[in-house]
Amino acid sequence: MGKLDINKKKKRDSLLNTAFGMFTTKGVSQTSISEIVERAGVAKGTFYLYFKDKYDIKNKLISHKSSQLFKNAIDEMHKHPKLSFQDGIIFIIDNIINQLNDNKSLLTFISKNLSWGIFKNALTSPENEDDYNFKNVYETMINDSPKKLKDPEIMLFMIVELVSSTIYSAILYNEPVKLEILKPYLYNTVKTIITEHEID
Amino acid sequence: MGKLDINKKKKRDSLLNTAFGMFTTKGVSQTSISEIVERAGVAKGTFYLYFKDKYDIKNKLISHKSSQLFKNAIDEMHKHPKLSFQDGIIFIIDNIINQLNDNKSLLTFISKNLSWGIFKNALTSPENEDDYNFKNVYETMINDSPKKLKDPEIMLFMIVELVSSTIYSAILYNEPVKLEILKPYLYNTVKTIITEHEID
Amino acid sequence: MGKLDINKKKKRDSLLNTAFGMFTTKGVSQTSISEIVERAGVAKGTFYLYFKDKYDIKNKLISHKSSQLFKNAIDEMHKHPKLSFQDGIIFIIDNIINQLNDNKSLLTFISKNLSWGIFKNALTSPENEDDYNFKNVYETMINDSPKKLKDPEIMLFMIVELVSSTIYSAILYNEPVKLEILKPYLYNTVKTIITEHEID
Amino acid sequence: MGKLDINKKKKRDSLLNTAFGMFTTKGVSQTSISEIVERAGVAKGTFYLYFKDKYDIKNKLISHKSSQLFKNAIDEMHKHPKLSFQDGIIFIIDNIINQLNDNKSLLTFISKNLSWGIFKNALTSPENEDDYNFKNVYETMINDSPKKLKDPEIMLFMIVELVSSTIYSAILYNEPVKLEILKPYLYNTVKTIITEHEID
DNA sequence: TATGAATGAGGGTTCATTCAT
DNA sequence: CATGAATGAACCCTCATTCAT
Repeated sequence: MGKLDINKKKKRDSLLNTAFGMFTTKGVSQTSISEIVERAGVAKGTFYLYFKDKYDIKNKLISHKSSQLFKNAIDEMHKHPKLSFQDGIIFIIDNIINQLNDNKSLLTFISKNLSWGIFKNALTSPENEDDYNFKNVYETMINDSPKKLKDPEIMLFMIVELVSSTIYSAILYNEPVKLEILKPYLYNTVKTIITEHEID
Repeated sequence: MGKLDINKKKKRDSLLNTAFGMFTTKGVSQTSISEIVERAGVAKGTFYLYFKDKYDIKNKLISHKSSQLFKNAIDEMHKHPKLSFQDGIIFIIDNIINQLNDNKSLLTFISKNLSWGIFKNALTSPENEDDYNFKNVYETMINDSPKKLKDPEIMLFMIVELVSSTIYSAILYNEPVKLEILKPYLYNTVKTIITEHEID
Repeated sequence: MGKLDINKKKKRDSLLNTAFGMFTTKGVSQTSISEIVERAGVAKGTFYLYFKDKYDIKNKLISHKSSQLFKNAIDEMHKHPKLSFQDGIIFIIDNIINQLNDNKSLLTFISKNLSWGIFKNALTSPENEDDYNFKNVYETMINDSPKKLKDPEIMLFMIVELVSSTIYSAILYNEPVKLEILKPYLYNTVKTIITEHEID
Repeated sequence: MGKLDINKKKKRDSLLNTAFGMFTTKGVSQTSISEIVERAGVAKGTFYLYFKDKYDIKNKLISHKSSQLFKNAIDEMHKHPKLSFQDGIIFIIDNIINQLNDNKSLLTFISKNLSWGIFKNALTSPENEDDYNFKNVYETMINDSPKKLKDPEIMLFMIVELVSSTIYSAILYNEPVKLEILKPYLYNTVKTIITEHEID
């Protein structure tokens, strides 16, 4: 990679990082491109060399950040082989929840902007070369399990939606209860959902 | 109510109705106050006599509209006495889901702007005199049931979050499956959540 | 006219006058709305209360200014009754040429932006109440003349185009000769054009 | 011409051709240098190696294209020797009008950007080696004619201005009449102008 | 000669809010 | 109470031009 390419990546990264910082602090709609470039220390025109508009950079961030959450969780899970399918799922969920609990601004950003569509896309067609294809991991986990599953996609969908919408309120506002209290209820429910989808 | 008061209410209602129409059609951020007042047929300044800003009118609409969803559902439920607690909850959920399925723009509007905080507030401190206090209804249902519940608020929270986040994607995008297919899975899960919270 | 209406007219007129000054000095494309409002002493938003964009104000100015040229010329002509048709036309042309010779910036502005379409429209559908309908004047002149004309519109078109395109260069650049030298040739040619269109 | 020189000429020609295409299609002010270089397949900086700015390339195009119009007309005229002076002028005019009628975008481009100054310059100091010096041709025509002319430059000026301004409107908008109807009137007037300038 | 990433001034336009009427 | 003309900050985006490579 030449000196020029390195410089290009620097600018682009600076914009991404700055935008992420502002999106998580002030929200997407309250963040202007003017402010992003100012804080990133690049000229206004430079923004448009790399991104089409604010929503382009937002989507690229969402995809990348949620991919990374899963990547971290899966990397960690692989250090504990021999987990059952159910325990594997719970492990991943717990790991991601903990990451988000430690990074509340990331939680806000993702919750407010994630839809099942973007999410699925992010996990199956990672943009960045070091992102994972979670779908493959999920399928491997299912195949490695002795028990078979009915409608694994619906199951995943219900789990993802249940988890993401409940933890948002618990982590950020301790509503209706704080996270540590919610967790056992939540994992219990997740396990029930999985059990229901298992074919004997 | 004097003639003047009636006229006042007229302007305010006109603003509310117009704003609701535009919020559901074009989204909140794409709707300007200028456009609301123009279509409502009142002067710009008049808006500020009744609402602080765009977000004030938005929140008032959210509260009112979600209260009405529950009111409709509960009114309908009362026509079927003798429902068990579990069946009552499912009845309400199903009724609300059907209302939203018939009114997709309302679904979009509410989903994009509802938080557990606003929601709880809307159901316990109804703004409008003909809105209900759902909390009372819920407690009555619990008390009327022979079985006792552990942590009914957490349970309600989990149910509300699960339902609201899953149906959004199913109704609007048929993702991961369309509503009719999702429903049995969803109601099954809801029943499991309730069962888990029952004290023997 | 109320105080408010007077104030409104003041703002609008201020914008028109300022824009005219800048269009004639720097040309339309080199003039920005930002600069117009700044010099007119009004806020940027005010511009958009009265005009759609720069081309809206430009066309309104062109129409009005060319109407006024004709109005002045015709008013002056009416002080000399008994002129023959040919002499009347020459009188009007000469008067307008002199007005433009005295106001070179107006000449530049009109020449660069006038098309036969806009011109015809300006003279037949005056925007301003004190502008004239030149078409009526022209027809009256024709009817009052003992000689009849073949294709009076084509004739007028040729005269207008010949005169307007030649004087531009003569007045502003003395090219190919200065105005006073061009005039006799020009009027001679105009008279010939008229003569050619007369029916014996 | 070396290989390098040929390559140089290629880039320059590519820029000229692309610019011409865009100027005639979208107009000068709507065409950006960025777009020209992109379509021409050269780098941004390269543009500035050959042209000062957009107006430089525009003027060079105007000169060249109007020279070519005359060159074509004169070449064609030379195939018909023995034409009288008057008929020769009419022949050239008619030929150029027909070229422009067949190429309306060229007409628009030239009309909107031609001034007598640029025009005279283009015809007397051709930039390109294969362009003509029309002035010489004109003078030869005059000298070959038995009749002598008074003020031939003014005469030419009047003819050029009359023709160019009238055909623009007739060809593009059929205003006030379409070209074929205008032609006889126009050529009649041109002949009258010439006759008037002849010295008996 | 040739490149094209970077610049940043400047463009047009919108709109929440105010306040004299 | 009601009006709506006026404001002007802030927005997004374009583009001619430069300069290190």
